Amino acid sequence: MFKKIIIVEDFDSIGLGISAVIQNRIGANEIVTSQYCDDAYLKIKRAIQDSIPFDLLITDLSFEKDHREAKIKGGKELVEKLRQQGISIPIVVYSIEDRRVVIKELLEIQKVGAYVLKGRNGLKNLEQAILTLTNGEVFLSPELENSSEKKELFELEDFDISLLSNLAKGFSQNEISKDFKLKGMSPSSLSSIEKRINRLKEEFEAKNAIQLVATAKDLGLI
Amino acid sequence: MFKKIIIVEDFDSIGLGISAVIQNRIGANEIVTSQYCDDAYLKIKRAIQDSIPFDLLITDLSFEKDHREAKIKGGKELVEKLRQQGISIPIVVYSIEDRRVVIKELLEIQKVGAYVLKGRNGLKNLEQAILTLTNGEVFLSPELENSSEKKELFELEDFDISLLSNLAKGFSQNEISKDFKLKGMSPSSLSSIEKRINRLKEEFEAKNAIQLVATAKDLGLI
DNA sequence: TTAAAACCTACGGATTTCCGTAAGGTATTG
DNA sequence: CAATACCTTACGGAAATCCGTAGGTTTTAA
Repeated sequence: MFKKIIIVEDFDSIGLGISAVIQNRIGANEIVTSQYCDDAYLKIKRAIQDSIPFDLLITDLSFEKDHREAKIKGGKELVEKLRQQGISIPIVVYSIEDRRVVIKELLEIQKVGAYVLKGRNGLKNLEQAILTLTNGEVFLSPELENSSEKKELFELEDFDISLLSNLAKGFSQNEISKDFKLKGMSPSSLSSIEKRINRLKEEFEAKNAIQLVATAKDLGLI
Repeated sequence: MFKKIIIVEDFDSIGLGISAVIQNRIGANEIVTSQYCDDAYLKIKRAIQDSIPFDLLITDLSFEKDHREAKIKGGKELVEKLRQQGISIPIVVYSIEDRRVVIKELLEIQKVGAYVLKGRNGLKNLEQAILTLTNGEVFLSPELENSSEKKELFELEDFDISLLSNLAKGFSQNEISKDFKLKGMSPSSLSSIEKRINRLKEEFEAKNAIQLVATAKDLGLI
């Protein structure tokens, strides 16, 4: 049973909802919440140093930017940083992110114990996830379990998202290429940028980059 | 003071968070929650018929689709339907939607009493919104208050909107020109199309047509 | 281990967009 | 009426895109 739990979630409404469920249904006796990944990281490290470590981390993936400058920008980075430091705390990811690539990496490489999709029954699944985790088993949201093959037709990588948002910001393909080169990303050549945009255009049946970005907006991808 | 409140929100985590705040801070003595707009609509109608109407409606805007077929697909439709029926219940919209056009319509046409943006301090703002509403005043999330309304000053003609949506549909400037010529619209020359796009680009500070269409989408113009 | 597939990169030509200039037409105003 | 402003259209060169080809490298699979 998990006694000491830390929750990392930027939206206060969701954080409060999670807290309530944990308190009423799981029976932890110490719940700490944090709206910033940086804070959460420090708290986790500190707790280990003080020999009163957390038993469980529940974290969101995406965090809104605000006035505070953030070193750790999202839940994925937080998890990666913890694992790099050899911290093997059990982790539940609670996010709206449904792309298999992302989820797969978290489960298989970062050894996250549970992946719960936010949604109508997100909290029910979260509760189930924690119980499953108590038995040392891995939990995956039911929405993801069954339809694993259908949706896998086409999934956007972070690269594609980055590409699309750069386009939406008005950068030319050349500028994007140079920017990617600066950041050491791969691929970064103008030709590859073109190719990738082309692939996306085919995928979304867009005649040109304008329509592509427009449909990406419609689908909420960017 | 609002005594009987209905909350419409698809995500259980957020719904629970709202409930908790209402219960602890507002002191309503009857809170009903609903994860579907259709259900909420029926409950509101029924309560009126039974002469025990709700004092306040708190609703999200976007709702995820699931197996249930939904007649009312989102909070905006729900509000519209209620107002059409002459139901003047005070309404708080609690949503992540930050497009001015949408918000403006809800406030000015549908006479929604408060618009609260989900976010880090969403619940704090929600609480404040309800208190403000109690005094009969209108509440708008602080993130929305200050930021520039410059972009809204500029009134777009139907021509511009048509132009923008044609661009978003993937038509080239040449195609648009020919199409306008066919429809007998004026202006229709390629040169004029270019000029107009240029003006729009300046107006919206867009570097190219892609960014232009992207911001038009953001603003909800198309 | 090797062959095939997939991927990144480069290049060139056709097309489209971008941007400045300019001519003609119409409405406004003094 | 003339001067002016504004709008529509046309044109041309520069820049960016679209699209096909092709060579080299990495990954995958037999």
